[in-house]
Amino acid sequence: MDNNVAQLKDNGLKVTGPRLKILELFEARPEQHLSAEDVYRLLLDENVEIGVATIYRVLTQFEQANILLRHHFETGKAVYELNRGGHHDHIVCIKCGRVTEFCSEQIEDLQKSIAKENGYRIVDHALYMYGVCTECQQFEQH
Amino acid sequence: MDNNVAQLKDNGLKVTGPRLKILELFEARPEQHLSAEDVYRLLLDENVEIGVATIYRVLTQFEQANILLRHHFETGKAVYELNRGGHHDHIVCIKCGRVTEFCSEQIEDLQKSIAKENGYRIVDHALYMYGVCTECQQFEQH
DNA sequence: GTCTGTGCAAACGCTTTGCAGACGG
DNA sequence: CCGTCTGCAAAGCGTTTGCACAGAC
Repeated sequence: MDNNVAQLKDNGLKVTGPRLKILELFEARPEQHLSAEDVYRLLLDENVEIGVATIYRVLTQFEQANILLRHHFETGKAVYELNRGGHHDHIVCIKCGRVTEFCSEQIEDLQKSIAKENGYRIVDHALYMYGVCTECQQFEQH
Repeated sequence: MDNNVAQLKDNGLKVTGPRLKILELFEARPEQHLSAEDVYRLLLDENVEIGVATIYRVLTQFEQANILLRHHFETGKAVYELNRGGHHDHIVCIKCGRVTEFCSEQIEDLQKSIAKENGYRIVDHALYMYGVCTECQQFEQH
């Protein structure tokens, strides 16, 4: 847990209650993708009230420090996840919101060569698929 | 041009000035990606003033009618492009905003099999790459 | 003690909506 | 003429910001 303290200090961030709480929140759910509102609510559940402004500020700082990754799914709101190294892409269930991660070296390589062909130096990329997961398909009418 | 009239009628939309103007605007720039604000400004340049509310409504209707495609690049604002059939993906220049389109059957196929492996029925997908285009690279300092 | 971090509320940018009047079929 | 479409302004939503106070070091 002191790891977290070091991670903050390394990034020139003072070690404060809100920052630790938010960091712990993400580490407790390493696979989850949380919006600012999700963070606010989850902290409330633990009887920790942190102003939304602070949450937005901390999330932005964590993204800049590469502690978190930010995504914009088509929902209109930004979601964050813990940066566990290793790039991956996402499949989002449009019914239940479940997010499945995957990584395809082949796709990555194809992307690189396409970018090269078009003369771009790529700094970032995002591949999102939207669909219905196994579970939700069972509740669909035919 | 009467094609446009038919296209509107086919979708149960009355043929009105604003709708025709907006449709013509996109057809005059078939490769361009325009935000609601872009549409507003471009029409103003032609001395056509259409309220922003109407623009948003028309763009939404056109998207539902499959006349336009909507994208959310990381800029925070939605952009629309003419639906010319044939799926393609995008590379966006983070310096100048230029959008380059590409299509890779191989990537599409890989996506399909990944979705299948994970039990998803895919309804949509988006692949965006962000980088610096050839031209903008020339103005970078080393 | 100094300088950064926080909370609040107000402002923000993009988008949507309610309503009264205009217009297409 | 009826039903849809439009413009305006107000509201909506997620996010950002200004400011005074609190807290880390």
